[in-house]
Amino acid sequence: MQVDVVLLKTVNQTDRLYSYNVKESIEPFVHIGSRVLVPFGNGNKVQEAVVFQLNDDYNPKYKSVYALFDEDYDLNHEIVELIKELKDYYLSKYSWFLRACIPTGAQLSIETEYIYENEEMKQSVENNKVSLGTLIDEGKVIQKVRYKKKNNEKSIKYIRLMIDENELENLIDNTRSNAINQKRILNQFLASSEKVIDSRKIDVPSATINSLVGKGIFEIENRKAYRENIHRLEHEKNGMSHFLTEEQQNAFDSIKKTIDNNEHQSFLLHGVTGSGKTEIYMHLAEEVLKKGESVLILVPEISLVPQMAQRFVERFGQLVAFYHSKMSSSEKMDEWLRIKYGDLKIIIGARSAVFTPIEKIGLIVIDEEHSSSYKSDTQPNYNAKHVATLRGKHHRAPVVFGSATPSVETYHESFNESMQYIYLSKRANNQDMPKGYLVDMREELKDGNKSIFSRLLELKIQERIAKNEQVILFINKKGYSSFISCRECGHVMKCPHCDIPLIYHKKGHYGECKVCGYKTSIPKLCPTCSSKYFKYFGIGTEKIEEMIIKKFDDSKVIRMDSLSMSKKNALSEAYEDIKNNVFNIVLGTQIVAKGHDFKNVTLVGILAADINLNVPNYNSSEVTYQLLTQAMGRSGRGESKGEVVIQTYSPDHYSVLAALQHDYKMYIDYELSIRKEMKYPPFYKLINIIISSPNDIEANKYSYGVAKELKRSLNGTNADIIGPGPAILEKAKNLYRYQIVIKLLEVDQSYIKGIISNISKKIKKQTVFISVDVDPVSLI
DNA sequence: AGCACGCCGACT
DNA sequence: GTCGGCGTGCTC
Repeated sequence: MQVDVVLLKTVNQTDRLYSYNVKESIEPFVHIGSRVLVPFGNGNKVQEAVVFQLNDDYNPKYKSVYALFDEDYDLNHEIVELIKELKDYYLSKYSWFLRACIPTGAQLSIETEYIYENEEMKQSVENNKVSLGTLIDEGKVIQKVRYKKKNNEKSIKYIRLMIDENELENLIDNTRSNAINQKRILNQFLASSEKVIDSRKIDVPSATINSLVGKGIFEIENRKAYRENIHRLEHEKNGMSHFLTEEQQNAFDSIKKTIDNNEHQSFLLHGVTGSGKTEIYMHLAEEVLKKGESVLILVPEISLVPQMAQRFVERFGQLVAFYHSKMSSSEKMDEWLRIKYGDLKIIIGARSAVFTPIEKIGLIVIDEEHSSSYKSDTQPNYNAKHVATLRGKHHRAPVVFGSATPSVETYHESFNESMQYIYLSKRANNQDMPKGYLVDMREELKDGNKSIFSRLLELKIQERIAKNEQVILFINKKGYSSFISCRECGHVMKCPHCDIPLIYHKKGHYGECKVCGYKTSIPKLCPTCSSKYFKYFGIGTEKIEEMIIKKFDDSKVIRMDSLSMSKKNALSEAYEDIKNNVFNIVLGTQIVAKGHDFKNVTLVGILAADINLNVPNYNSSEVTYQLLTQAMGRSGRGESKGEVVIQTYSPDHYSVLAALQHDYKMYIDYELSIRKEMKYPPFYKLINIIISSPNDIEANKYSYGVAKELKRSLNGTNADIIGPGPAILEKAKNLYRYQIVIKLLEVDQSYIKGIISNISKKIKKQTVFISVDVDPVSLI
């Protein structure tokens, strides 16, 4: 037999299939998805690989598979096919996807040691006089390979009694009376009817056990065990199921039909904030579990995993798996195995969970589907919504896209058969949508109010504090970041690697680059003009917190941003405190806008609605509309009706107006018309190409070369090629960046992708890098 | 990425 | 004549 494998660690040129012969002895155990070790390259260095194809040939020219690895961590046929498809679609590498599919803990660390006959021989290899490969072939150098998984499974020691009960009684009688420990353990076996006892339930020294093992009375067995998942233990099952409203019931019925019929169908579940989408997911999950199948639920970010999981654990108990990239590698490895073997049937996770080895999927849910975080911004650049749809097709399972503010792409797709549209117009508790007020901040300034709070917002905050109700103040971190600059000469402190302003951190008094993480202390005097008026400028979350405390008596403020919430448990503690009314003002970034259900919040204030509108990206209006709507949805989820105050400098923008009036239709119709006119998604597909180099001139030269060749090859297609030009982020991590954006029609995509991949392969210069992002959500 | 091969200039 | 520097091409 022969196999074609893909190496787990590759570079562009080696990211392809390689054929190996398979020795007869291991043939029966080799299948598609098997993990193998193969000799590779001149020194026959042992490499980790995965089997992608099988055939019956034998070719004496090929090398043989060196070893077969632990089948617990094999991939299956579905995942291998998925990787092939995704590699082609995203113009990416097999190995990027392979490593996304195999938990890191189960990947190997391989050590290769070469033993030379003598020191001279080693010297001559190092000086290139003889080739290492030749010496190995001649048997003059011995290659020693050691490999193991990066993490091991937890194993528990069990002690097995090897004699029967009569023998045991005799043995106890004949044991010396001063051998107390031996008597104790033997009596423990006598008292128990079990032949095998968990070593943790025994309290005699291991020496005692060992001596009895030596006499053949005991045998030791190591059994694999799973680590306790600390997240899972926090919640208890209460089994409560809620009744569905009529709207919810109708939605449930339509989706259930496809579950019953084993059909793949996508659904856009468009429900206003508070319409009870999660309740529908849980009712559907129940149907899937009845069929003995699993449910995959994706949420846009890690902080939302525990929340979603809590509701499912309360309903379904210990069937729920957690999966996201911040879990430890051993936790992920255990969870991965339990998912693979079907011990856990409800998988709740962030983007990366879409690759977990679920054997039978009965339903996939993409919650808050509009979120841009479903698209990975690092390699491999996949979109989890796309991957989920492929898996749903394979398993013939419905895929539900839930959102209060559906993305333009998903909404547009619902014009086709492939995406069924379901609308939930009412909040589950029948509460009205919050009433919105728009404040034009330009008018405030004209009237002499320089504060970041408009007079209306200030008044309404006072009211809530008096009534003991809660307020959420939503700010956009990007707009309020503090620069460090000189008031006299205007010098701004920038990152030396990325050429963007450093952000000031009050705690610790340092400047940080948001792109590369560069940190530096801040000089007392301006480095250009030595002025002492060299200070941070702008308003950070911390600053606003101070202003609130100063302005509002009796305010108890909690600040929620990625910095203050980065500590473990900080987020869940904050939720508890907010629910228990410890605070009356919640000041936060995006974190507060998403999915939370605080019943006592009756006012949401959006300090500056237009920040995202100024971001030079094709979807900035969409992002603004979504953020505003999500933030507004936090208001009035309890008994009393909620209110919202939106402060803005662009009171006429359609995103702001539509959000204020809860009018998705108005927003989406306008957005679609603009997208069509501008040749943007969903009407055109985008491919973003970044050419970068530490040498500005080289990066520039190559970008023109690539663009020229693209224009020549794509002449006659409908594709538009924009650029090259300096990327919006001109310099990052010491690389100068140039950008080419291609707008193309879906029908042309495979042809055009072929051309791009050929062109990018032609760049062989070591110092010029090309990165290709298919379906980018951001062109920045 | 490594590693080997090969072509060319510098040096005993 | 040979040592070593780096450019090129291949890895089943």
